[in-house]
Amino acid sequence: MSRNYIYELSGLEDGKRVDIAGWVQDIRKLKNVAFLMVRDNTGIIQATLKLDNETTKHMINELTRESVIKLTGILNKHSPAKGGVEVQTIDLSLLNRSLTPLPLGIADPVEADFDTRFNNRFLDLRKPERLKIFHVESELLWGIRKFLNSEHFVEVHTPKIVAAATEGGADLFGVKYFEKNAYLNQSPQLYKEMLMSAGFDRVFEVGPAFRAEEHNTPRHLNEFTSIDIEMSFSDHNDAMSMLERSVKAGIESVALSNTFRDLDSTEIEVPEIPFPRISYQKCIDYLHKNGVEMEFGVDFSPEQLKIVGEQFKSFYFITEWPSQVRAFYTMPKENNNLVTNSFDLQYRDKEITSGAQRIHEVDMLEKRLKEKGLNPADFEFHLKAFRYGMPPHAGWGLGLERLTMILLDLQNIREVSLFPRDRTRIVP
RNA sequence: GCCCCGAUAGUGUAGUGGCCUAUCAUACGAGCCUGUCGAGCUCGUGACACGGGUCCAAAUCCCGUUCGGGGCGCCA
Repeated sequence: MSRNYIYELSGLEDGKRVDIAGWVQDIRKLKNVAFLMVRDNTGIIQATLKLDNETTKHMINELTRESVIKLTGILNKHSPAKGGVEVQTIDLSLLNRSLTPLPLGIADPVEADFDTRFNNRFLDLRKPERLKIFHVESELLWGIRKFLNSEHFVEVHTPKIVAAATEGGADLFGVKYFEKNAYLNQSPQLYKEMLMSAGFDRVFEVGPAFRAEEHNTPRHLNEFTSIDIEMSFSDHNDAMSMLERSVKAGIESVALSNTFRDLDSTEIEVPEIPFPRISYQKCIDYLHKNGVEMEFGVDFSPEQLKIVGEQFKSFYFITEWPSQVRAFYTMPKENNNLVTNSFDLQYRDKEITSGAQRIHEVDMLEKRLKEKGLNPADFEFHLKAFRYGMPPHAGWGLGLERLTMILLDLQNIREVSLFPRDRTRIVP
């Protein structure tokens, strides 16, 4: 089926014969002429249709909004239509008729509720502003992938079905695995580290992470996409540098892309690097200075994070987190065991990435496991990799949805998930 | 898991005990209009989440259920 994409029509010459295909977003029927607003994934254009015979009249009466059509016509670049470009229809064929009324309107001025939108997500996604979100996300990821590739990272795929509670902390979803009980992995952390022992030097993975947490917030999903890296012979500073350059590369890729075509393009601001660093302790000091209570050794509340974030206009790192709030594998700071060589990447009050230098000495790792109330025996498959030559290493995990959300200034993470999995939704 | 709030046509809403035979917009259907562009105009179809209770009378008050929203907590 040869066809012209709608966004390219304005670049073609007047009077040219064109074939377009897409959805009929709106139909305006007058006595002798009808106007169809035809949309494909690149844009929308008006097609005119002379109602000068019974066949055409009948066809127009049969047409419904959101039906799929194909039409051949002559490009008119001197049209009184908005944008000055329209197509004079010569031949119209209905490829698939839509039922009426629609469960949610595409062209209607009334916006549907969240629940209605996600119950009819395939329709909701037909709106150009929704489609745009996923184009941006794709472009962002391509930018990061290309950058990591240029830094000699190998893209890997680790198992999502795992045997044991991997890290403590987050709850896992259980699955039946033949005669055994298994779980959906909450992060590729342990596998990435084993690959450091395996000599991969630098790996990254883009994949789903599952968290069986009963949270109900605009910034959590129970299944989200995590971009994870791990790098050998590196510390937390190397990892932070790699992170800020990855984020910049991703955003640059969005800014330079032609993703938007003729859709409304958003102002994408490429951030300056290096991002500012502020230690956990300095954040507490800042809160105290502003009359807000906060004790050492706990995570920030959303309210506290909002205050901390006021100091920065975009991305910044919070470093040196206390070991109480970090995972067992996080490397303690030399000369100060209360804090760790760890960091979070924040955007104002939102956490996007968590990372750290990892412990590479097995004795220390076992000690930390016990301190966290975990049983080293459960981690034997993992600890083994540390006994035969594990290089020092560091890494991070970045929430793709969260980064996209920030870039587009969206208020709910579900907007950035095609089919979000939250506390109650598993369909569609 | 805790607290707060909500559920009315396909969609989004108004309606705080009788004036509800339920408002408005949009969608949908029929028609009018020689070019619309948030088209316009006329007519029409279409709804009180479910179960129980209070009351002469319930969309409206009470209880429960289901579903949803917001905030918090939980959360490498």
